[in-house]
Amino acid sequence: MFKPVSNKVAFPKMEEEILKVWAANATFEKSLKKNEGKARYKFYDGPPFATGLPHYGHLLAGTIKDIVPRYQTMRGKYVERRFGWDTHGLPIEALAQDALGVAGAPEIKALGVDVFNEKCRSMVLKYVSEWRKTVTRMGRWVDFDHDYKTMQPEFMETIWWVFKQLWQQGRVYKSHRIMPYSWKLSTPLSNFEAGSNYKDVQDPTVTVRVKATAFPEGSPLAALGGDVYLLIWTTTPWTLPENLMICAGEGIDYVAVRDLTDDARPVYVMAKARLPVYFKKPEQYEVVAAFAGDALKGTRYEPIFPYYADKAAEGAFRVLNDGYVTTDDGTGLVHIAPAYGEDDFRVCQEAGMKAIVDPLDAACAFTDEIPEYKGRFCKDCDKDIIKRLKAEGKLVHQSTIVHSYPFCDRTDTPLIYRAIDAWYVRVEDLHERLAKNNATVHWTPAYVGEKRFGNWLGEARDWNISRNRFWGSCIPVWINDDDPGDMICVGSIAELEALSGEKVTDLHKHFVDKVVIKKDGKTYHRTPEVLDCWFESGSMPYAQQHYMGEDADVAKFFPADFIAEGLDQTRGWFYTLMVLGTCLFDQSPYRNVVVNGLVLAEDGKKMSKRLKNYPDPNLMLDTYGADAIRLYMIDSPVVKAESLKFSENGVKQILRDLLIPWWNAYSFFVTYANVDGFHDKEVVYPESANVLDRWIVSSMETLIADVTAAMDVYDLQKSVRPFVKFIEDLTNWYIRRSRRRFWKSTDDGDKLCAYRTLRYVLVQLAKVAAPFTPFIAEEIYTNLKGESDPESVHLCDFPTANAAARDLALEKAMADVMAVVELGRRLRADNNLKVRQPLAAIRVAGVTGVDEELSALVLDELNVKQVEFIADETALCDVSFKANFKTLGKKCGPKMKAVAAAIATPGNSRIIELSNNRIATCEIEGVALTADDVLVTRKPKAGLVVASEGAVVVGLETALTPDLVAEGLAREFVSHVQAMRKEADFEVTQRIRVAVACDAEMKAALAAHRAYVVGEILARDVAVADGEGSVDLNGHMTAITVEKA
RNA sequence: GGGCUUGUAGCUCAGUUGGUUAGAGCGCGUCCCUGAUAAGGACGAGGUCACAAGUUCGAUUCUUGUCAGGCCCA
Repeated sequence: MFKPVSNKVAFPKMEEEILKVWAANATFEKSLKKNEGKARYKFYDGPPFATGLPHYGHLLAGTIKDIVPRYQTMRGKYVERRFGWDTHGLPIEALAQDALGVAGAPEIKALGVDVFNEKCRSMVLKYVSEWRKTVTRMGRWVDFDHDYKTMQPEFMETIWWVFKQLWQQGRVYKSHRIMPYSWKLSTPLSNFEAGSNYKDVQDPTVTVRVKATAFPEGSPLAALGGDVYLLIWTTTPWTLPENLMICAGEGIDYVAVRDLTDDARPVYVMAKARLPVYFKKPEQYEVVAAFAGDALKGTRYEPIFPYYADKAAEGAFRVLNDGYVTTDDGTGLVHIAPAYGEDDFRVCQEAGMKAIVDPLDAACAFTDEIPEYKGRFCKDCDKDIIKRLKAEGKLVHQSTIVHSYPFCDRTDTPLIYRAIDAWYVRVEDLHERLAKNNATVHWTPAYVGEKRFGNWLGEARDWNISRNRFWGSCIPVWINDDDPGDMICVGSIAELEALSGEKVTDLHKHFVDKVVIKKDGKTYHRTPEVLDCWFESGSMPYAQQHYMGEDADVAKFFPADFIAEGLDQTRGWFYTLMVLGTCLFDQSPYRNVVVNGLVLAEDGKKMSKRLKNYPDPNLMLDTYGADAIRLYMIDSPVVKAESLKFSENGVKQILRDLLIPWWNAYSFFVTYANVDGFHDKEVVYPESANVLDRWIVSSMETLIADVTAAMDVYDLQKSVRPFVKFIEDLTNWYIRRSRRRFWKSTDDGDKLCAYRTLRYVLVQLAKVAAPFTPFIAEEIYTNLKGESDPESVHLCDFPTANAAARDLALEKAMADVMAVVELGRRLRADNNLKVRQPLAAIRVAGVTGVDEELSALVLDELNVKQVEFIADETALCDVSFKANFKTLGKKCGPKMKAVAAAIATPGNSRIIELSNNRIATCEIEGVALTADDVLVTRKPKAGLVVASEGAVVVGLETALTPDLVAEGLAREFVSHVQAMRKEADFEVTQRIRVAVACDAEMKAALAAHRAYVVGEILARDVAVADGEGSVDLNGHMTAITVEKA
C-alpha cells in the first residue's frame, strides 16, 4: 500500500511536516555527506545586514541560492553552503544609537566607544533566529551552524591579512575625502545621513573679479592689453581665501568683454551664455574676444587673498579645464577651493595639486592661518569677507540665492562640505586586469556583466575604504606620534602581540585602539578609522575560511562556481569581491553569477511597511506554502535582473496551473494503485508497448533535457517553464486518455504498464522538480519510491536525459493527434453536438505518422466511429499559396515583392506542382524556388463541417443514424448515473443497483448497450420499467434511482 | 546630469541569425462538461508591439532621438 493521499491537500501543512522529517533525518547533512570527496561546487553566500527581518528580496535571493546548489548536489557535486552575516556598519550603529539614546559621534565618544560597540554586538544577533526560521521555512538548505559573521575574531583577522596584502602591494594610500561635516557635532557624516535633512535656505552669492597675470602661448587674451579679469562666482564667500584654482569648461564658449559702464574699461572674461545676466543691455559692453574654454587653460591669476600666495610655487592660481563646469549659474568660471568641494578636490588632484588648504578647526572656525577671522565660525565670516572684497574693488556683483541645502539631522545646523582624512585602495591602475578577469565570468543576464558591471570596472575610481565610525573592522595601521609618514601595517593578531607585547583577544576598535606600539624609542597609535564594511563582504571568500596566506589549497574554496545577489550589488558585493580577488589572486572570485531584480509591491512601487502595500511573507507561507512562492518568483523575469511586481494572485495561479494538477495526478495514481493492489517493490522502468506510455516517457525525457540545458546556463526562468507544459500533458492527456486502463477490471499486462509508467514518470518528475519545489517533490517521492531508493529525493541523482527513450517522431505525431482532437471538439461545439453523442466519422488531412494506435485515441476522445486520413486536402479546404519570406528574403532581396506576388497568384500551376513535390525547383523572376519557399494556407471549404489549424485539416461527419442516437442515449444515461454516484458520495468501487423508468426509445437504447452501461456504472442490476421522470436525457424524461448493491 | 535597463491585450508576461495572421495565462463575455472540483474544456472580444525618424524589398526585432518607469552613480 502507498500512503493514502487526499486530493484535498494543505500544502503549507504538508511542508511543515517535511521540514520535521528533514530535521529528524538530518537530510541536508546527508546530502552533503553523500558527495564528500567528490568534485566541489563552490558557493558563496552574500551576507545580509542583520538589521531587520527578511523581506521578499531575501526570499527570492535565498530561493535562487537554494535551487542551484540543490541541483548541483543532485548532479553529484559537493556543495558547501555557509550562511553569512554582515554584522558591522552604519545600519547596526543606527539601531544601537537609538537603543542607547545617543546621537552622533561626539555623544558616542562621550558615552564610551566600548559601551557603544558592546551594544552593537549584543543587538546584532537579535534577528538571527527569525531569519533562520523564515529561511528554513522557505525550504532553503544552508548551514547556519557553521555560518560566518563579519564580527568574528577569525574573520576580522583575515581582514587584516587582506589589508596587509594590499598594503604590501603599495595599493593603500592616505588622502582626503570631501564629506558633509557637522560643525556642531565636530564629526563627518555619511552621505546617507546628510541626505535626510535638506532645507531651502537663503545664501549670499558673490561675483568676484580675479586679475589675470600671465597667459599661455597663443592665448586670445594676451594681445588685449590693459587689465584682464576672470569673473568667478560662489555661494560660499568664506571659501574664497582658500581659493587655489579656477576651472573652465573645455567646450564652453567664453567671451572677453570690455565693461563700458566702468570708467576704467576693464576686460572681463566669462561664459558667453552668462553675459546677459551681468549686462542687461548690449550697449553696456563690447566683446573684444571669443574663444572656447580650452584657450583659458594655463592662464595665471593673482591670488584673491594673500594667505596662501606661496602656493603659487606648487602650481596654484591657474585656470584648469574640466567637464563638470556648466553655465546654469555663475559665470562659467568656477572658483576652486580643494578642501571644500568634491569636484574642487578632484580637479586639483588631477592637475597634480596634491596639497589642500584647510584653515578650519574641528568646529569649523578659522585657525590662525587666517588671522583676521581666527576663532570665528566660517559661515559667520561671509559678510566681513564680502565687505573686504568690496573695499578692495574685487567685488563685481552681489546677491542672494534660495537653494536646497543639507542640514545636520541631529542639530539642524548647516553641513559644511570639507576634506576629511581618508584611506584609499588604488584601483585606477587595475582597469585592464579587472576587465580581463570579468571576461571569465558567466553573468545571467549577460548584459549586467558586459555593460553595467563592465562599464563600472572600466571607470572604477580609487576605493575609499575608511569610515569615521566605531563598529567595524579596524584599519590595522599604527602611526608614529611624531612622524605621520612613519606607519606600521599589522597583518595578524600574532604580529600585533609581538609588536606591542600585549595579549589581543578582540579586534574591535575599543580593544585595539588601546594597543600602543613602542619601537626604537618611537610610539605608534592606531589610525582611528574603521573599514568600509564592503571591504569585509568583499573579503568573505578568504575570511570565512580564516585564510591567512598559508600554502593551503586555495582552489578548495576559491573561486566560487556560483554566487547570486540583487542588481543593486553591481557596485557593492560583486565589485568589492572582484577588486579584492584581482588584487590578491589576479582572478575573478566567482565564475557564474545570477543577478536578480527588485521585488516590488503589486502596485509597482517599492514595498513599504508604512504603506502596507504587500502581503506579509509569513502569511503567504502559511496560506500557499513555500513551493508556490518559490515557483512564482522563479517563473518570472526577476531572475534576469528585471523587477517583479509581487502579486498574491500570481502565487495562486502557480498553485492552479502546476501544483494542484500535479498533486491530483499523484493522488489519482495512489488512489487506484491502492484499490488495485499495485505495488512493485521498486520503481520499474516501463518497457511498455502502449503508445501513451511511450509518449509520456519520451516527453519526460524531453523535459529533463530542457530543464538541464536551461539550468546549465543558469537560466532559471527557462528551466521552470517546461514544467507547465509537461504537467498539462500528464494530467490533461496522459491520465485522461489512460484512465480506462487503470479502471479496467481485467488485470492484463497493459494495466501493469500503465501503473508502472505513471509511477515511473511521477518519480522522475519529483526528481527533476526537486531543486525548485523541494517539498512537494519530497512528499511525492517518498511515497512512491522503491524500497532500495534513497530515503529522500534530495539524495537522488538528477535524472540524465536518456536519448534512447526519446521518440521525437512520436511526440510530433501525438501533437498532431491533440490538434485533431482540438479541432474536432471545436467542430462539435460549433455544431451543437455534445461529445457524448457518437458520430460516424472524421476525415483528417495534413497529418502523417499517425498509426492505428494513435487513431484509436482520436476515436475515443472524439467519440467517433471512424477516422479517415486523406491525402488530398483539397477535398476539405481551399488551398492558396504564400511566399515564405524567411527563406526567400535572402535569395530575392529587392525582388521579394514581385516573387511574393507571383507565388500568391491563384492557379499558378508551377507553384502547385512545386508544393506537391512534383517538381523540385521552379524559377520566378530569375530566382530558383524550392518547396520550402512556398507556404500553404488552408481555408475550410464553405458548406462543410471543417476546421484547420496550421497544416492539420479536420472534417466532421455530422449525420446521425438511429444506432448513433441510441448509443448517445446510453451514454447520457451512464453520465447521469455517474453523477448520482458522486452525489451520493459512493466509493469509486462501490457496486450499485439501478432502477429506471423511461420511454420505449430509451428502453431500446439501454437494451442495445446493456453491457456497456452495466460495466461503466458498476451495476449489479439495472431494472428497466415503462414510465417517465424528471431527468432529461436528450429529451427523454426518465426516472432513475440508485442504491448500494 | 551619466551608465545600464524596461515599455508588447484590462493585468502579469513570452516572443534571436529582421519575414507579412504578434502569442500564453489571468480577467471579461458566451457556451459546454461535471469521478481532476482550491476544477476542466471550447469560442469570442481585446494590440498604431510607448512615440518619432532612419536603414531595408520588409522593422515588435537593428540605429538614432523623444517620452515614461526602474537600478546604480554623480
